[in-house]
Amino acid sequence: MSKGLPKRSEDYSLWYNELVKRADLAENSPVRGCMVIKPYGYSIWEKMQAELDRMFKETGHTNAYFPLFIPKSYLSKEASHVEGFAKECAVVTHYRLKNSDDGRGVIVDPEAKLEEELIVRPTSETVIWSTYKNWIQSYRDLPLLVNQWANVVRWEMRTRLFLRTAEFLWQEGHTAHASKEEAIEETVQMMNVYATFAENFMALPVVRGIKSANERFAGAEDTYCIEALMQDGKALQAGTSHFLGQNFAKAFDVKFATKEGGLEYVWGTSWGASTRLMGALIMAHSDDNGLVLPPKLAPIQVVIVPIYKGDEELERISVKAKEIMASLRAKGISVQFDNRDTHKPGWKFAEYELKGVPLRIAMGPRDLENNTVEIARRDTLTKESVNLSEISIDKYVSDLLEEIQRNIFQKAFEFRENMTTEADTWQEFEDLLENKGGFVSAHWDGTTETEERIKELTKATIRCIPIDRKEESGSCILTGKPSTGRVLFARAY
RNA sequence: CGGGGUGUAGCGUAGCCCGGUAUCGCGCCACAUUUGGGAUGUGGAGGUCGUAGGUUCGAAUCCUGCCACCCCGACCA
Repeated sequence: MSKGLPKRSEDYSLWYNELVKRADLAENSPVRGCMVIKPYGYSIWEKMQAELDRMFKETGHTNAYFPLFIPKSYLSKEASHVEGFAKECAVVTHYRLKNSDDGRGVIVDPEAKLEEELIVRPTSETVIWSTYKNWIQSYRDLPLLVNQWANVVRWEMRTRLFLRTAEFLWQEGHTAHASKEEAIEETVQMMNVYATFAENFMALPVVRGIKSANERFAGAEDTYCIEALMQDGKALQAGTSHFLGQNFAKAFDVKFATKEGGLEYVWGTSWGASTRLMGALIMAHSDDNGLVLPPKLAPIQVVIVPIYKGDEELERISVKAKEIMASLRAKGISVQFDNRDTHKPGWKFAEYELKGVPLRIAMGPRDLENNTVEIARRDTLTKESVNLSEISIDKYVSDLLEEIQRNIFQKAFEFRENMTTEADTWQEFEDLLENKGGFVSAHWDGTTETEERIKELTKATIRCIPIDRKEESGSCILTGKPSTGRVLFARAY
């Protein structure tokens, strides 16, 4: 383990890449564009999964699993859907290998060509809707509220750990409804679930909004999203929820008998959040010393580091440490007592800071004597000595963890507020994007042409049309044409 | 996929222009002294120099193909 992380101010993306590796979150794999998620990183993902899964169940969804492979013909049944994904699909063409003639390895057996090629799912709408056709006959079968946890593959050119990998893990919810209103309600509900999760668990403030036509999911009528801002001023889409209209129902002929005896196409939604959330989590809070994790997602919330000379002293400290550990655990706090003799305390301090453990409790002979412990916060990097006879440690720690959770959110929130700026002239707009970054709130004439032109000129895209934006007449930042409200622009991941 | 760069021990590197089998630091192993912010000393292990060819008496070094990674463009959760 070498010392020192690159500085964010000097090279943000180098800092990110190094942090992901050094903090043991993930590493590159032998397969291009794919990553190995290491145990520590995966623990964080598991915590995210657990909470999201709970929220999905709470809103009436159940989990199921659909196949990894999609027949090629399925993908092309919904026109804009294929168009959106065709360029990044992995295709299975054969089902067998054989020994090569020179005996030096195996080759694809040309005899074993698949009659219909299979696509490795880039998303599952098509298989799922082809299945829903059989599941749905009547209004009594609706709504159908299904989620799946899965991996998907999108053959990306440029990849980055967690932010954009060829294979990634995610969940995709797919629901079917009897009415348009209900489907839209579902879409909005799931966007809100994501927003609540991001804010309450990831301590990540997000903007809820609707995507412009340009940024919309391939095959959707409307895409709702949550957008977050990273410390380098770039935006990151943290979750999306799509109102699919009747597009997939029509493509896969999914109709239901209405109460009134009619036959109608069902209304669909789909929504997803991926391991990209890990990237958002890392980039939103961490600093030059390493990861900063919100307590609610930290695999280890508290680490106890003993400081001692000799076995006898370690023994005495251990007794006390184990007492504390037991009382914290009783309160549902995850604690680790690091009594390894192979590393010195200073080394451990640096290590746990790198890994973002929210609280560190250090105990040495002096503490033993005074009945104190030293408590260090990861978020503020401050330390204090507390007297165990004056406080109850479990309450003290759990309050502090809550305080850290709040503080991390607050810091990110203030950052975003400071980094969201209104622009009313083109010059201001360009200047903000170039020199300040963050969200730029500006008027837009609503056309795709203008959006694309702005993207060409500034590399900024419309992140979303905020749900809660106020009606305000103005004129488009580029064309000067009339507009009824501001949208958020930013350069994005 | 286009333009640029890099690839040498687990990690980071020197050597490459000017061919002669590889430098240094971290890490690793052993022992000793250490332990309140990444300890110190001594000894030791570890490399077909990304890969496949070519040139040469001889290639980390020169040439060609391929692969991977990084930066910049086009695409995306």
